[in-house]
Amino acid sequence: MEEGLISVDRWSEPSQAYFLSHLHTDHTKGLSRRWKRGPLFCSSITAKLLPTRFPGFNLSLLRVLEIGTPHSVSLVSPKSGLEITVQVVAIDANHCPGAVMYLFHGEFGSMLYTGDFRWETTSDRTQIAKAMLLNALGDDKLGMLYLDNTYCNPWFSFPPREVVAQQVVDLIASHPDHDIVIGINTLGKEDLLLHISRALKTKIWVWPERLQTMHILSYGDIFTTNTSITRVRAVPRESLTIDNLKALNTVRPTIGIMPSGLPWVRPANEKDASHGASHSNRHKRKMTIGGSSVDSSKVGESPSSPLMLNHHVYSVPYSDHSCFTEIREFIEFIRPSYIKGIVSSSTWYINPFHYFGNLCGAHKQMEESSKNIRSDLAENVEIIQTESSVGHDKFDEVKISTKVVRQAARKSRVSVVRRERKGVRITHMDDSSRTDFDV
DNA sequence: GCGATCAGGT
DNA sequence: CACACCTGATCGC
Repeated sequence: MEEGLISVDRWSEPSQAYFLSHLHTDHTKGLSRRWKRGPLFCSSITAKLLPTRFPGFNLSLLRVLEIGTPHSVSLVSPKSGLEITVQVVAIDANHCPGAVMYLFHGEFGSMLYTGDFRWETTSDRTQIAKAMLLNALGDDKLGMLYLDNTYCNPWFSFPPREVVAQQVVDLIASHPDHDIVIGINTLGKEDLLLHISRALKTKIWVWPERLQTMHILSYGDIFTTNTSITRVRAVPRESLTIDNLKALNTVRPTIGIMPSGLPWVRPANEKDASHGASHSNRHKRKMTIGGSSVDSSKVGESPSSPLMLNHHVYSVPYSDHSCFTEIREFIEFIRPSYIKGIVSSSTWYINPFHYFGNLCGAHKQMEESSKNIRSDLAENVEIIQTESSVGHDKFDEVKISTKVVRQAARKSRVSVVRRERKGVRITHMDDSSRTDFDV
């Protein structure tokens, strides 16, 4: 078996050093409590949280990287047997607690793996990350950028999380007699809950395992597992179903709030905004103004109004991934030679190079390898988008695009990979012109 | 019985 | 759709 050098968010093949960007399960597939393949580098918060996910994990394998501080890792070239040094810097990814990007320098040049990240230029944390990236890059030009391209499509547009957090506060305040349930995952959205807690001067209920996580993050006194002292509860997102909300409402008036970037697909063209929204019969849009709720299609589009999914559940565009314009700003700042998306399981995957190739140094780059059918699909999706750019509902476009994706998949005898592994692995670098980056 | 992987669900 | 999960079946050890 081929010996690898370093792996990022990849755990199934041998390497000499392993890097974990954050503790969401789609980045830890293959990692287990019995891990013994090699040293695992991560941020200090991730290191503190890791034993809760993997009890009994061999802590002597953990290597904590301080944010912004360069660290040298000595490795042995699998081919030549010579010692080689790789420099790595962890940078705050502003995604979930402990999440970092990794910037590597080596004989292969430089590469940046963003993990999942949010690039809110209005946020202090992003400004600090920006300064650290500049500092770590020095005069070097970035070679390969492995990018969180989750929302790398102009359809995706949402405001900074601070803005949305205040909307959630307003939404809760406009329902003074309601219980509130907010759908969250095992890690992430803590800042939203802290904002709510501060603004409304209330503790927030979480389930017991989540309270343990909050304690590790030093938020212990804001959260509780006692239902009787607060009307605001954060619950596992999968439990926030219409049926559950109906059941809860037989006991006490309750609204659900779903923080997510996902339903917030918007036309790239602002002129189409109200058109697209009013044509959508899948969702009703509501805005709360002074405590009374009005249909926003009558008062014009706010780019950030809570979206009413049904009688009891609101969706708010609180996203831990960068939206399209933020991705663009990030790439304009970083100016890499090459880009590859690390999220490719999505049926609406678009090769980031499609939109941002002109911002890259190496112009004729990488047409994605033909074995990756999703890059072909991206082309199809784009064609549909331009063909139907006049007078069509964007939600229909999404459906058509998906259909095209499926058809293309069927035609090409290649099955669409449902579970796409994330992460990258560098297999060798003795010859810098032929370094293999395995995505 | 455990881990890894996969199919299927929200 | 699938953000980031979860459950349950199957296979190999």
